[in-house]
Amino acid sequence: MPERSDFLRDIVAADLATGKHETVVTRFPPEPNGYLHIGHAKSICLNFGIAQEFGGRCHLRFDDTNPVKEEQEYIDSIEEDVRWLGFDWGEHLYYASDYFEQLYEWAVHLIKAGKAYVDDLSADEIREHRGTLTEPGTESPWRNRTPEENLDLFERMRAGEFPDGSRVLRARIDMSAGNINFRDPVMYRILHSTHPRTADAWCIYPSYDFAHGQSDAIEGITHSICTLEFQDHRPLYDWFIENLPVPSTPRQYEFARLNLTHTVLSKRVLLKLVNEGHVRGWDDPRMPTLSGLRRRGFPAEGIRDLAAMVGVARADSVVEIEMLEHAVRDVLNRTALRRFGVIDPLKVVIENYPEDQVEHLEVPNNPEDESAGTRTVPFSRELWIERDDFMEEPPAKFFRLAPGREVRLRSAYFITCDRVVKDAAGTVVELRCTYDPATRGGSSPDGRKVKATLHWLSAEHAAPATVRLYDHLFTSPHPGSGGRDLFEDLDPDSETVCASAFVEPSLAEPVVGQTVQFERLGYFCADPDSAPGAPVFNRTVTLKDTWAKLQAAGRQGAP
RNA sequence: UGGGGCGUAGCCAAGCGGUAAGGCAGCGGACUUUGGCUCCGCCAUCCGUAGGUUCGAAUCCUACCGCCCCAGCCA
Repeated sequence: MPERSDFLRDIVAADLATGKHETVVTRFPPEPNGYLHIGHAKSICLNFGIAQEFGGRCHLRFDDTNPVKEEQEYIDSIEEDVRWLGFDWGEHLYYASDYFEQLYEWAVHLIKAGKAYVDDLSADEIREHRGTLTEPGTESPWRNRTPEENLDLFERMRAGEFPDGSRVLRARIDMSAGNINFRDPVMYRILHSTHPRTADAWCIYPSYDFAHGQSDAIEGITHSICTLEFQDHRPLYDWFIENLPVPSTPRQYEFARLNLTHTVLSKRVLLKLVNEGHVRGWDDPRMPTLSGLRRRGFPAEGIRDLAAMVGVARADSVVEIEMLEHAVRDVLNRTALRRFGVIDPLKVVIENYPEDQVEHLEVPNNPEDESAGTRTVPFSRELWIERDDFMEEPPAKFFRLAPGREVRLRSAYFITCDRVVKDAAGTVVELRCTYDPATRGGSSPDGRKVKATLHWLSAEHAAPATVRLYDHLFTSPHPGSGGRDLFEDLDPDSETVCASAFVEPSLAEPVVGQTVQFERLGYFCADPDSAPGAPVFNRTVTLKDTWAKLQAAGRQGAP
């Protein structure tokens, strides 16, 4: 049974209830011409989700009808990403190219019925004959060839007798139709190009319109779900189904694709970002690709949750990126282990702590999940704390460390700042503090309170680390809006590398791909660039930060 | 001026003639050994606009306005 309701699930439920279909069969049909992104995730969750909820099945079908743009690398990555997202197509892995022979026979069928013809016009001439949005097209001089001649020509197209672009096979429908897709759409074009699957077996390839619906029919797809821009193609989809002896009659339904603020979900643009070196690759942690999000540390569950949250409808929409961040934090808060990491270190010396003493203090791994247990973190006389956690002249709402102030070091001791050490330039380089031995573990026997709890690291034991801080790839919520070039909106500071960070000893050799919480900072994922003794972490997302918000508001409100 | 869609809060989105769900964001508060989490409260007299039908309209009708998609031998 469906967990939620939307217009598509309503349709499926009704079709099942009336007996129109015994079982629901959907499909996710990517073209292997790029990596999957979070927009595809919405479609994957929809298609696989509906099949799951109604006890049907969902096929993975590669829509590989254009060898010029398609590559095996993309096929492999797509399979990996769909699996990672948490879905399984079982035995149902298909390729449109599996159906090339059948599609060819159906093309012949239409030629024999006088419903398709070989056109000798050039691409430019075809465009000129197509007319415009408000003016009807004009018929090609080759439109009335006999079936015999068309058959001969089509066979010779297949045999490789003609160069690319010299001829096409077109459906013979209506050059004056308001729907431009009916103005004799191209069914086959000549492409002497090696296909990742069929190699050089073919030099003519079916168009999307001639392949998609029939592929659905062959596989017994009941509900062929696609995005809004294909609405105009539906009558053509139906026309081929009605005019061909196909084994089933699938129906097409459209929904609004996912858009997110501060990002772009267009394979064309993503490919350009990669090719022009604006990012380091398809899996750059700033990319909205599934491989990028994975490398960044986003859990698959969070992405599925987002899909559920935004729902499915037919109105164009742009979802605020904050909703994704919420979904991700929600999952990570429950599941991520807590660790200490200091990104911008400031030295603290505890003057009344014995020179060579080391204590191993017990710290909870996840206060949200007691079963996660505890770990031990070394504590000593010299520590690192976060530079942002100290201010020499604290404003009213700042309640972290300041001269004369007492704060708690998480799971350790209360410390009080006695003295500030500066260098010649006046920069604070060290804090001299004292600790209260009675507060071991982080609470005072006399019940006295502190207003802040800081994370910390024993300087002697801390492991050096590189931390990469990420921000949205685009500064504008709507990149390219107002007539700007998209690329002008790229944030040059979307990645900040902090090479002098420290992490606790347990993270010196982290599990690559695992996302942990650096307490009070955010979630961080160990990157494959990590080397033994030189861990690299990607900031997945910050924790919500009330203090940062107050500061930002203060800056804005200042006179 | 052709064809196809869509307009409910800052952003998503329920609602299907009986008097506006939920989530995100925001605001206020409680709690707190993460300024996190959690919890509580606030946040559309109104559903693109204008008419009409009805005892009753976001839901039905009419007109208008706005936005999106289509003129690849891409998908």
